[in-house]
Amino acid sequence: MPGPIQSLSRAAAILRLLAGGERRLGLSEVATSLDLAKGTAHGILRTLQQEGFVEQDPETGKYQLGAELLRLGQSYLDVHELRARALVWADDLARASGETVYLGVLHQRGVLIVHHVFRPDDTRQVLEVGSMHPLHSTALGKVLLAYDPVARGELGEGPLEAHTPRTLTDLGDIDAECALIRERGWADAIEETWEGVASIGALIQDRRRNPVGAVCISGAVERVCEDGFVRPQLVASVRSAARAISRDLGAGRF
Amino acid sequence: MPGPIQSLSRAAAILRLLAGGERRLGLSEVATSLDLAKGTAHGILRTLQQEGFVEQDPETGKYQLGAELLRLGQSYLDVHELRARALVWADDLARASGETVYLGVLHQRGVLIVHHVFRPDDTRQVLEVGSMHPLHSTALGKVLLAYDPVARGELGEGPLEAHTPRTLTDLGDIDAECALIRERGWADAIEETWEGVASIGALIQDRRRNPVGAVCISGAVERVCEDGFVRPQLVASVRSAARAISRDLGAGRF
DNA sequence: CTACCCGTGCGACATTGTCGACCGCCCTTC
DNA sequence: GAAGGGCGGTCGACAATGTCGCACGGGTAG
Repeated sequence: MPGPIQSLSRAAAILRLLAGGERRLGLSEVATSLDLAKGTAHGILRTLQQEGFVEQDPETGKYQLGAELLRLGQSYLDVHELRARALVWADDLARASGETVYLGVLHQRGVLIVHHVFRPDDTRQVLEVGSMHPLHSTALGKVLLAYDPVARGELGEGPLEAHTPRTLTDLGDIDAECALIRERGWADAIEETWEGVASIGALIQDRRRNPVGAVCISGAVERVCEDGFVRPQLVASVRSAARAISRDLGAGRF
Repeated sequence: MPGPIQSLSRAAAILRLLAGGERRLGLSEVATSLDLAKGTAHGILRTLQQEGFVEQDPETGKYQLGAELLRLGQSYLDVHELRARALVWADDLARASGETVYLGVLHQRGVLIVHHVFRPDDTRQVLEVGSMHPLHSTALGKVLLAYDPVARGELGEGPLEAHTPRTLTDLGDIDAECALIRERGWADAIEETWEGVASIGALIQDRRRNPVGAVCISGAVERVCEDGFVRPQLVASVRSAARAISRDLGAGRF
């Protein structure tokens, strides 16, 4: 594989840097953070700015992400085949289970939420489309981990954060859990990321049986669980939805 | 202004091209569309791919936008100051008016929706955050047009599309409408973009009185209007929300 | 079976991005 | 009020870098 284009990689690094820091960053901060000459960083930022990927506060001169990214992110969703086919099934699943439904795909070292159906007749919720969830402590993540060797491999590269006392942080435990998930065909995560929240997830695969994403329901542990285990009826609903989406992906195509 | 970075501009053009076409595009299509050598386009696409901005269908080899764009777009929303401060006011406005609320900012030659509150107790709706609305035929757009000379200037560069019979397509008419909007402090658009839909919008400005965005309500013309005019009480609600957000922007700061 | 088209790798060339020093500004500090 | 430091922005020389055209291999369609 021939070398990547230097200026592009650097521009991507700048965008990620701006996305990471909560506040706006100045030119010098960007340059020193990435070990770039100020002039170089400025050239890249100027180009990113006039393309709309970056905006500059006219008063302070500091930089932040630009609106074009939002527009392109929306376009990504528009052409996302998995998401398009899953929309109706996700709605059905939310209605049948009475819980929040997430649809996620593997991205970098986490799960990127590409669709989110609010829990029916619930209080106000924030849309989480576009945000990342951890791999090792959510039902979505563990499903993908169990079926995607690449994701499992990359998991060993960094330490695992313990979000709650129930989070699995030992790689051996996770491998055992993944084996169980593959055996029974679904994953759960009970208070492993957020206290009081349990989720049930199942795999979505394309017509070649490749894992392409996962669907889950997530809700208060009192509703989702019973005697310490997730309710079988909810598991059946999630698996049925995952199968339906997989079938849908396999069938139609232009 | 020294020249922009060529490879970056080309990469941005490729991303926009991929965002525009509904379907996935092949390497050759990209190269010919942008008058690039195949090798050049391939190098850029390969870099964009390993940065996550572009994904490649492993079967057909065709390219589409990547998940990283969705993540960065979400990050854009997270740091968006106007949006953050407007969230609660938008909720209030939706509750008070009973209609859908949009929050938009100027972007390129349209209005980019950065926040969207569903109409209370309504049927299923699709979230429009990240999508673009026209400048000359929506309340949001006309407000921004009336107060932003740059936007007005760029409007004259291209033809104006008539979405309905009521769309204003003559620049003179639009200037007159803008003068009226400035005079009374709010804008409306009654079936100018979609049949049966009317909207009322007002300007949001920062502490320097610069226009930074607009807020509007949008709903069925039968509810929003009365005897062919928008209902004064709704106008008052929208203007009040816009003032509140503007005040909020002017006051606090980190 | 052949002919075409596509995505991909390679290497020479010179265009292009990079680097470091310099400028002017604003805010702080003495 | 003057001096200092930090900021964003600019400029020009150098060579590293991206670009280009071509050739390869696999897939598909006719």
